Amino acid sequence: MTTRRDPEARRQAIVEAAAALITDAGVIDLTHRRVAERAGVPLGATTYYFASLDELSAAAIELLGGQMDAELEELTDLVIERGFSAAVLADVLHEYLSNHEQVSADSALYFAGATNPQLRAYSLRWFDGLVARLEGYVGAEKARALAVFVDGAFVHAMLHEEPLPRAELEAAIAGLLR
Amino acid sequence: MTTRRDPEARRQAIVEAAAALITDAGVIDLTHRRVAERAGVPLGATTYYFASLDELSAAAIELLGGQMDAELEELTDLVIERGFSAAVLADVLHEYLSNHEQVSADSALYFAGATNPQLRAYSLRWFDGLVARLEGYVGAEKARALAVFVDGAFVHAMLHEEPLPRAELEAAIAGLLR
Amino acid sequence: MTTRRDPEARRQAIVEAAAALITDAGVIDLTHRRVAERAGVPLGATTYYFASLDELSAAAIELLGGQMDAELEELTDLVIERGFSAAVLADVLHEYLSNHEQVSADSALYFAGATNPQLRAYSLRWFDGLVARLEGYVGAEKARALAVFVDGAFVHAMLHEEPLPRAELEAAIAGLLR
Amino acid sequence: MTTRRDPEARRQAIVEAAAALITDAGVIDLTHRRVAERAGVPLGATTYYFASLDELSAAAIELLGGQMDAELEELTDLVIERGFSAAVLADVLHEYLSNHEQVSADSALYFAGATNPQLRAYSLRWFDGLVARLEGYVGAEKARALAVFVDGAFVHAMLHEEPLPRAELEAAIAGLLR
DNA sequence: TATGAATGAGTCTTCATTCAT
DNA sequence: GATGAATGAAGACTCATTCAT
Repeated sequence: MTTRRDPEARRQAIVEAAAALITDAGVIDLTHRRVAERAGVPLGATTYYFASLDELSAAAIELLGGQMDAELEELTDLVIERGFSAAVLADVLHEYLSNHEQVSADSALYFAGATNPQLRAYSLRWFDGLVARLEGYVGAEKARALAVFVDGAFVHAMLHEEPLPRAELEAAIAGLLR
Repeated sequence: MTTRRDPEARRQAIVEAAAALITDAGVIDLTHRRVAERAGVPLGATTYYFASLDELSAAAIELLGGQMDAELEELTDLVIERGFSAAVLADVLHEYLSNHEQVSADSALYFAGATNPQLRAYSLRWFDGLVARLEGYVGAEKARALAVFVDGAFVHAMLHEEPLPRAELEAAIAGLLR
Repeated sequence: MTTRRDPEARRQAIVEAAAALITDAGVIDLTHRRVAERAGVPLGATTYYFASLDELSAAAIELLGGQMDAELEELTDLVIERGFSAAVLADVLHEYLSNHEQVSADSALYFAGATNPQLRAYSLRWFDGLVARLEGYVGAEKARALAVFVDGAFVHAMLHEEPLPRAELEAAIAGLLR
Repeated sequence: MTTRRDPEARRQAIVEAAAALITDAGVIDLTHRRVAERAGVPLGATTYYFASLDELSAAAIELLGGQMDAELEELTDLVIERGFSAAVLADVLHEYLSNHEQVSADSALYFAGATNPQLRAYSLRWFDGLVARLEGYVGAEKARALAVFVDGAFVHAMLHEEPLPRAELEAAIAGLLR
């Protein structure tokens, strides 16, 4: 899986394996052995590159955090590209929420923040980033209301394994924007 | 902590300790040892009263589920009592979300459902119950939109450790109801 | 299963349940709980009637030993009744060995004696009893040889789950008697 | 007992300790702790080298099975070397049965097969191997009769802690061969 | 007399971590 | 630099036995 003599790649492979386990299981229940197996590296490598399991876990979370940021970036870029409106917001949100696998992966980190104070920063980063991106268009108050609704829709999609209908999303967003 | 020879009380104490750990840790990461220590009973008691940790865990979740139902009941009763309106909804919601301890306890179970399929039923029960109670007043579609927003506000309060301002809640709710 | 207020019957039921477990499992791996469940008595009864599990186990073995004696008695009576001869011996032995369930039950105790010195007396009792019953007809030496062969045939039937053919048994017995 | 950093030797030591416990106790009632103590290794070593107790047990049984095969091989070679006859068979059998320690070790596995279906294959292998080796000399039927008698003599020696007299063995064998 | 509550010892197993090689 | 051997702590679970009732 990883070439010998490429420590950085190996380290990366380990972190990615850990991140994959976190999003898969939806829980942060890592063990050195599971990470090693998933990454296709020997057990010793996981302890060689990371002083402790916590450190490895932190690196994996950092990776997921970056992915979440990128995700948000991408979505807001889409909105800007298509022109800001309730309809476009609903479209983009619905598209995103329809990708259950993606929602599931993102939620692992997001919900972990709900219970694990260490991870709260990541969840807040998402919320704050969303508000920051929205407030240029609608002001701080409506931006917060929208972000809250989006989070609710996110939770809803996660739990129901499918999003609210696009039309309902648009109606609600329109209501919040008025 | 518990009187000797009062099996029902002892069983109850164990379940309550487990539930407390779940809401405290926000995670369902129970161990017999932790439950025993929390309940102030010997280790053996936890295995004597529950055939497996899963069974103990299930009993604790059931307890929390009942509490969550009661919570919802109480809140909707309050709304009805005061008269259904955006202002009243915002009041009741804000009061509830201001009680961080309560929010924290409820969220443990709610968010657990996001990652643990076994617990999803509890999360859905809350959402569906809320929708059912709202739709008599506003129709199914608006009920769903409101419930989604309430969930978002719930997540928000959990993460920020304080709710959105009452006024913002009311404005958003009013928008969704229009 | 057992009437209240009949201590002797209850004691008996417990011993019988233990004996049944021993012959079923083929191993002496008793627990109070299993015996209690099998006997349909409360857990406490098993410790009330027997000071320890060893004592209960001993009582069960004693019961099985008695059954083994009765078995041997019955078989030799059959031989005497039909007239002592290689053919009759082969008939009776073959009939007995064909009853796999019976063989299986008897073997539990017999083989246990092979490895557990405490139980050796029971196994020896069977062998010695058989020799004693045979030697009036054929003398001590042939009686021993026959008993050895019978034990071999017993082991064989146990392992193969069916006896040697009747004809082979008769031929062998005839050879040993000559 | 074992050098550090010699995994193969350590693994071997653990298996041998397990096999010794099986033959000693005559029962397959292994525990990690007992094996570890017997082998002079820490508890963790027994679980490190074998994924489960069953796996460890299987390895020990395999070892004993091989020893049993070798035993049979050796005995039949002796018979062939000295020339096949009732006298030689009796000699070799008597010599073997006189070695109580050896008989005891072999019987552990053999009798275990009587009660544990998983181990039956080993017991049958012995019997079938013996028959196969004899039938070239005396035909299948007499080979089976002899093997049955040998098994009986084996059980007898095990239980009485000494074999039948050599002369009686020869007389019986001669009878079966006629 | 009879029983179920009670508990600590012991079982298998997993695993983070250390360290010899 | 890298890795697999090594180990003890901790986890879930079972149970003989004790004992209050």
